[in-house]
Amino acid sequence: MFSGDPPAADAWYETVVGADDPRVDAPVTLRIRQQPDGLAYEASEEAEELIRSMIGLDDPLEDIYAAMPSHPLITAAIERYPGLRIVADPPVACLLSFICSAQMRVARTYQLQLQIAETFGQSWGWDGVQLRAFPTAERLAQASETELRELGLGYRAPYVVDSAELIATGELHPTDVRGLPYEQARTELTRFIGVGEKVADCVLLFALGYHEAVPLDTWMRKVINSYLPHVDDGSYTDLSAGIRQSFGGDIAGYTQTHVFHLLRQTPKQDLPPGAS
DNA sequence: AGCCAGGCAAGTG
DNA sequence: CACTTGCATGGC
Repeated sequence: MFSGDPPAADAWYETVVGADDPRVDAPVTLRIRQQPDGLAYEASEEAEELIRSMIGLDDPLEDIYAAMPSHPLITAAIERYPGLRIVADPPVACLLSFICSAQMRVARTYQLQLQIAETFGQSWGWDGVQLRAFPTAERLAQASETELRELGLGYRAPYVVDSAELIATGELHPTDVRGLPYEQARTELTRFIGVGEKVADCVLLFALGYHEAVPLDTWMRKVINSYLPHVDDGSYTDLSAGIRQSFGGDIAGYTQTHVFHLLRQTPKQDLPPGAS
């Protein structure tokens, strides 16, 4: 764990899913956590279905694990994080958040989201708790680059404003790509400002249900170099196709997320030995 | 004091 | 298309 990281699975995670999310008509405030005897949640509305959808509870984990290749690193990741799911985040918040994540540490990106919500998001009170939703695209499109730089976004500030504007004007929306073939959907998402192929992969995987997506960040590139030297290292497109093949095709994103967490939370000497 | 972080846009060849 | 450079900021 790192200082500033999001709450652990056994701590309460609190959030507001806004009315700009296709799954709800009005904002739903909820908190959720893992307990020894199962999942616990409290919500401002009936939210069983929403939560199941948001945390991938109905994904067929046994089939998914069965489809993962038997590689020492993958096996170790499954044993370490059995039950880990891919979330289905609200698409707009996911897109704008991952724009902020470029060349930034996970913990700091998470803290930035809290600040963006605190500064621009709508406040929702529920059960003695006051929470702020991630702001709508309309609100962020009205923010100034300077305001966002003051939060520490650096050069990403104009990217967020410009992409929020694309959404707010109706010119382009992350959910527009639903139904497109994977690589076509990825290319389409790069029309957003500040969205390259890596961030596009994150949105496809963590918001739009493309479980074959494998975001090629610095961690996954290390994995390829250390454990999968046979994967063709050319363009992002080629490397992406190679690692998706090596990680189980349709469910490669599930493999990626298990491996990603194993790498981030395991001292190097405790990882399986590399190939080369 | 560098080096790096869930990269991207813009410019050049 | 492939490759290079500049870019904000904070933690170690």
